[in-house]
Amino acid sequence: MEGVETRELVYFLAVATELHFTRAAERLGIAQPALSKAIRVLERRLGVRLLDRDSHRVALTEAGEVLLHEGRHALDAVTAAVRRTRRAGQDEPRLVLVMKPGGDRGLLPDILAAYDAEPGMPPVEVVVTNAPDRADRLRDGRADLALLHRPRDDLRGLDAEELAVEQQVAVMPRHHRLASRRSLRMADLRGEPLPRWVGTESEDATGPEVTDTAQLSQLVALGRVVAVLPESLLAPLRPELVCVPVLDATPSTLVLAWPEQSRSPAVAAFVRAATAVSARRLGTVDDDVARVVDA
Amino acid sequence: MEGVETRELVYFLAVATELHFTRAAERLGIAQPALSKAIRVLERRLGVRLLDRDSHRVALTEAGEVLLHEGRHALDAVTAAVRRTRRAGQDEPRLVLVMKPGGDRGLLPDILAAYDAEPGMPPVEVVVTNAPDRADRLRDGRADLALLHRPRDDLRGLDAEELAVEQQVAVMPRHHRLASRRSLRMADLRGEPLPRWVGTESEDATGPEVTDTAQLSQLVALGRVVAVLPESLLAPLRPELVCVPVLDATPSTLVLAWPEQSRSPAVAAFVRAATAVSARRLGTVDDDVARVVDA
DNA sequence: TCGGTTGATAACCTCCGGGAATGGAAGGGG
DNA sequence: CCCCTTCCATTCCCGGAGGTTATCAACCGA
Repeated sequence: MEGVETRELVYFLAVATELHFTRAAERLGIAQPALSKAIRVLERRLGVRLLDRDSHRVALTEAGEVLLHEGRHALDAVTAAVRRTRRAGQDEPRLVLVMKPGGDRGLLPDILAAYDAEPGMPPVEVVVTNAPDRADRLRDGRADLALLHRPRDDLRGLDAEELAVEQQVAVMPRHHRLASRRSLRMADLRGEPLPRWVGTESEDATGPEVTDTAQLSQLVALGRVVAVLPESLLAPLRPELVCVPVLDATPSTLVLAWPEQSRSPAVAAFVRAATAVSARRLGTVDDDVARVVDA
Repeated sequence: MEGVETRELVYFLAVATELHFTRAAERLGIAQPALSKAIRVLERRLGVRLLDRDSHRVALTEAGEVLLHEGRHALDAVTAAVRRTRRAGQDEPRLVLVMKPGGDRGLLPDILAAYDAEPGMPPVEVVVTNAPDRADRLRDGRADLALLHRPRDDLRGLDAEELAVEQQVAVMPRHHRLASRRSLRMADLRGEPLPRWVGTESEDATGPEVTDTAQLSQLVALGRVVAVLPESLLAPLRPELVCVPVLDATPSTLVLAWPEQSRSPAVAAFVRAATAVSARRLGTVDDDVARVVDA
């Protein structure tokens, strides 16, 4: 009656994403008949048809659609449990923190110092990556903490503490027609080519693809795009570029995120350290923003 | 290398909670040697010792502690996936909403009316229960929506929309020494017996256990306890009782919650209906609170 | 020291997951 | 129009994982 095995979920997800039994089977490293049988058993156990399949077409039913999403989450949870258990028991424990380059707004050194001040805490391993799956690394147990940005990153399934809010600025070459403005509104940027960040589907981006800030800096300097982002992301700024605050762009919030239901005292200690540092800095950061906006 | 089956997780959780192989085995309906072998296989696959066991004692290792928590969540996710898939495909779809008696502050009829106005949406089944696992029902797929109360309920793993904030009041018999006060502070209630809600571990509750509001009403009328709770929870109020606002009690927020990652259009429609009704009512509710606090 | 409790081990059985070969329905091209 | 290709389903078979019973070994308390 009850009881769906993770193996069955893996199999189903393979078929549901490929929509093709033979290809899914070879991706799984098994033969196609075994896969067909497994899916049929799964369907009978659930009492639900998951795939509509005739000889030349495989399509998800409504229930299959649901299992595709829910099953992904379930598998994430299982692999997260496995990874965290391995990490907890195997070698010397460490705390893994992921961030993207420049994504700490200069707070990280102080946070690390405050954390290291607490006795008996495992060392922190900082993973710096441009890959867009930083949040997923928390969900599937590869990391314990992440520095993320709201609203860019999807924080579902995560707990987070706000560390800093930063006004967005437009970055452009010194000679750009808007470069001398004190401030801008999004409407002023109509027609400007905006970069498309790979791995994100943005609505109004028309310009070239970019993968990291160094590349973006380069493209801005060449006058190929105008970027709207938190100022600290491009710091230190190339001399030939200028920043102009964009008043009505939704500000970017730096958050420290960790998996929900984390009971790790080390994570708790790090969060405490981070909020303490953030609170200490908050006044000055706000002043900075106010000064820029006033200007 | 990879691959932990849900069956193994179920087995481990049984042992980890019982801390006793024989009892866990019979709870699982299998023989003890099978369970021992399964755990050993699991440990070897993870490369981690989960349980320290000599002939007369079983204890969780640190890694075992982690797997106990993480594994629970993983299994919740799996069973949620199964339940939601079954519900999506089997019979005529319905939307299941859980709440506790009186936990809607009178908003639900209007919300249901607004929801029913949208065409093509599945009917709503309202489950009213005093059981303290309302939030869990969302997590494991037994329900799609829940009316919960912050900060009493644990909203981790859930998305939520705020519907109403309500000031807390102290409820007491008409002849109580504090009954004639216009307002109170928590300090005024020092020494009063506060009820202990079953299923919650409250810190400063010293009075008798209560399971529902009817019982609580009775105990208050008898002068056995003084309750601090949102006023609407006891409405309509017995004539022999009075409410006095408690100014510094953290107010209770009524929220509509649903599972994260829900992609159901029906859930989305219901949330839209609820926020619309809440917004329409918000002004008057705030006025009510203000009037009470002013008094 | 002895009996009772409890987890580990051993020997055996059963059935389920997987492989190889084959069937059969639906297109598509010549 | 026919045939060939494609792709899922069916059949038959095997090995091993998961389960059982019987037994042992260690540790407890009286």
